[in-house]
Amino acid sequence: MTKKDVAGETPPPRAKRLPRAVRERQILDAAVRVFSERGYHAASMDEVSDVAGISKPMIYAYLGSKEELFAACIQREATRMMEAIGGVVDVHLDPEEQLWRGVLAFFTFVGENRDSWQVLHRQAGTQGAPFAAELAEGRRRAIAMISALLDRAAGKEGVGAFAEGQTEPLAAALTGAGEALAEWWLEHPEESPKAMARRLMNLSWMGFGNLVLGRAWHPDRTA
Amino acid sequence: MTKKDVAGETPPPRAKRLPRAVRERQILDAAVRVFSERGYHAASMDEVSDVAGISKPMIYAYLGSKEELFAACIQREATRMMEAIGGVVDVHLDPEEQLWRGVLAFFTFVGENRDSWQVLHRQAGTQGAPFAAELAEGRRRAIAMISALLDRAAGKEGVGAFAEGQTEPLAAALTGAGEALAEWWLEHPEESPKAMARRLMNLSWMGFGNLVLGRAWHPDRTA
DNA sequence: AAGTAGTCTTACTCATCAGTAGGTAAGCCT
DNA sequence: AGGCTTACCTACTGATGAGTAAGACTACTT
Repeated sequence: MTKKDVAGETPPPRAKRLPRAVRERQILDAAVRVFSERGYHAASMDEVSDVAGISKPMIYAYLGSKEELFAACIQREATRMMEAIGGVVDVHLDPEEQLWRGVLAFFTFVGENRDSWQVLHRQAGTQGAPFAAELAEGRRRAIAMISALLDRAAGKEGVGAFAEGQTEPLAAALTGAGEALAEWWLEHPEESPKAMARRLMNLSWMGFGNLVLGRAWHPDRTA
Repeated sequence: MTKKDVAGETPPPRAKRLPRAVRERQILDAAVRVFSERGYHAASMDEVSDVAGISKPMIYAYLGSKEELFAACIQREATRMMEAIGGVVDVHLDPEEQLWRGVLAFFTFVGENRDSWQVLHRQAGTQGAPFAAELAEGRRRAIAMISALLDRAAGKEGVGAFAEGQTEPLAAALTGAGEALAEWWLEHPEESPKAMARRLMNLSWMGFGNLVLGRAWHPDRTA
């Protein structure tokens, strides 16, 4: 046995004749686990069915093909995450406070849902068109959200000029930094979500803070 | 034909009886292309052999198994990239100047080697242990390099305190931001490497700049 | 009790590759 | 010329894994 058994802990209780909705949840839970562990291609439907404690044809009956199953995973997890973050952001608040809350919610979610995170971050991005599209859509929404926030921050400070068409790449960079920090976190699990969030704020906000005030960095400024 | 043909432009000239070293280069070139296009698992050795204009057994004879071939790709491209960046960084320079040069070299390399970048960034990270290790090693070196640079920057400003054990995650975040910007760049190819590099500097250095001066962001600072 | 709708299984088919066996032929030495 | 090495090929094997056919069991109707 070269491959580790993904199940192991929870030997499928093989409960009988459960309603469809319940089975679908079980299947999705299993699929997220297996996909996150093995990656899309290396994951087999047989293993998903094993972990879910159900036979393979049921998966095809309920969720369709492997592609459709994976897409369903992405969508469910992306929605869960966006809801977790969206839930704490209040448009009437200070942009800085909003960013802090969002970032904190992000790290809290990742800390509590490693598998979801793996599926979204590592797997979805690297597979063919259908998922990349699905994922890109979610990321685009996140970036748009942050980008709008930065625009508002810039506007509030009365220095909106720098921002025209510039906040989007910066928002992209910020999400990238967040993803990288989440990655780093996997190897330093002793850190709290709050500590991680603070790191990202220090990197980004103190940087953005200066940009917002019109203090930009440029090449030939060097001493 | 559902799959796009990865070759297409360059119909393999089928030159005959070339020396081994040349063939190996051709095979690696083809492999990088196919892996970057399809991803590790979806790429088939048959397609690599097609694109390389050589038969499959030659690949096995020269480069070994599929895993070994992929590992060889990663190593070659990672080395090329590290050399491109390392070549412009001079330890005697100002940290800020060093960072600027490194960042610029990074975007220049990515701009000129999209395929290499795809293989390194998207594919290598998501496959099993052997490659993740190979890749993590490269990334670790990059992060260590940046981390050391930040330490020096902090020391130079006489505010080394904040930096103890703190620069590594920040360096990780910086590389993540760089990767995300490179990704964003793929959809906005009209941007110059210099413009991309400046974006990253604005985000990171202006942020780091404050940190270095002991001006850190913290949660309950909010207005 | 008999129909029927929904749950669930075993046991296949069939395509796709990784990897190889066993060979041909071209250049390069004497 | 004849041998020897290296480049190169066609044509297989064997495993894995997506997807399905065909039916069995259960429980809820009427």
